Amino acid sequence: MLVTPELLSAFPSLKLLPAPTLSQLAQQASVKRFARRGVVLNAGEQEDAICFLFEGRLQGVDFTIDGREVGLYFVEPGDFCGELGMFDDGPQPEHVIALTAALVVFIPLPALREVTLENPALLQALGKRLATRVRQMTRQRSLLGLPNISQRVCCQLWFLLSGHAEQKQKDNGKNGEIAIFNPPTHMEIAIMLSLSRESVSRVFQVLQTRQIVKRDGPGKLIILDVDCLQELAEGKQEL
Amino acid sequence: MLVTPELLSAFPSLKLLPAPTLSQLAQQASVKRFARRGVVLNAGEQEDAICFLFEGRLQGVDFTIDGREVGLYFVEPGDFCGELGMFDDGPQPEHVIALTAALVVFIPLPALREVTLENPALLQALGKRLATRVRQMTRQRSLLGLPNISQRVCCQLWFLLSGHAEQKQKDNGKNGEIAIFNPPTHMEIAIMLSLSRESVSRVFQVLQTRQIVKRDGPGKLIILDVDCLQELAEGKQEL
DNA sequence: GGAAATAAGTGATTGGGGTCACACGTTTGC
DNA sequence: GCAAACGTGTGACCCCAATCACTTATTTCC
Repeated sequence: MLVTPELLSAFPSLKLLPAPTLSQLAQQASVKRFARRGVVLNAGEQEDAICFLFEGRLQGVDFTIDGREVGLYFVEPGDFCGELGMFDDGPQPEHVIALTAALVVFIPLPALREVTLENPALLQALGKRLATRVRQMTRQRSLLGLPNISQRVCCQLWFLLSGHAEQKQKDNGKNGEIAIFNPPTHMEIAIMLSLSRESVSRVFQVLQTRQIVKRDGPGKLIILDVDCLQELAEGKQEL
Repeated sequence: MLVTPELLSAFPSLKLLPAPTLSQLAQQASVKRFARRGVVLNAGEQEDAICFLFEGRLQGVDFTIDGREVGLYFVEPGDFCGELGMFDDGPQPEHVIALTAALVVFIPLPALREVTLENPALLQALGKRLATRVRQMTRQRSLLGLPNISQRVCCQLWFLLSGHAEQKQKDNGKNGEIAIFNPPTHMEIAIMLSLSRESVSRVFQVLQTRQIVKRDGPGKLIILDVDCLQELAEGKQEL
């Protein structure tokens, strides 16, 4: 499949590049389709491209030494992953897999490196992305220190909510409803928080009977009582 | 206290800058002394300088919402911290405190930003540092997913060992001894791994009676059986 | 130099959450 | 369209690690 400069300019971090540069990049870029559970980037390998996600949803996952899967972060359309290789030549630290069928644009690292020489703004943008990631990881890390299980789960929900502020707002304007779209499954939440699936399920049970959250089909989790969720996340209230 | 360009050139990441630039930076930099437990950087605040550590030892720490301290990483002499502000204008995500009395050089962010315009290599160096940090955090994160406590502790020791490869090598050449210098206290390890101090203490007890590690005063932990430690860390052997 | 703070070792107790074993509904994919 | 896979709900059991409550070094600092 052919990559057009227009396609590339759909990505916020690339939009700031001049048109000729985009054309040049487009020529070297390639598009790849992934099925659900397809492996986009392999941990431990020195990947040679940055992946820009056009369609679908990706997740960075790690595997513990004993083989259990640990979810790390999500990649939404317009976002990218595999940017670590731009700064050092180390291997990709984690796997990136497709949670749904996905369309990914691969831009080779050497091409991008060349571009950054004349467009330091791009380097700055990539750095900013890394900085954001460090912040996210720090937050996520502090989550794991929480001694209380329900608080961990509520905190995670809270993060998911603030992480997708745009979506929330969009829907908020429609009918005043605050929701998490495509929420992780209980299993996914469990591995993100180093818990068992059952524990997550039990917490959700309480949250639902207490009318704090409500499932609306598989792709939508409505937050009925945002304030309460926040207080639970902050430990001001016990479940 | 006055900052000389020579002082700045003691830092690997600044050494690559031309002498006039160093002089310019030196004029705007300041030196500050911290007592043990002194706060070098505050979480949540938009710090306006990068801290280069000249002497002593710092630690990045976070506090869980319930007030417990969580150790994140260490800063050794020659290294720096607070570099996140160079890429975005967000707040410092974690506190940085002095583990021992420390001497820190503060270089204001605006001054550094100016320098990066003419020396993209510096930006690249900062980015590389961020990338390294993401890798570290990913590793540390995967640690927390381990279901077995002893494995967690052994894995952490293993990381500490590979993280200070230079020191290890140096001493290795002297008398074939492999050791961790200035090892974290049991309490510090506990908070890094979300464990209780007592559990860490008990694991250490077993490691010592099994002649796998050995304390040599407060500032040195000798690893007697590196292979065994590695196998324990990788879960190939149970404690 | 001596008091206070910090670090570390250890047993007893206990309860939270992992594990196992199911049931049940809902997608997914031949 | 139907089987297989997946996501979820729930009870019973039970073990591991947190907690508590001490003691004993070892440092730190007036």
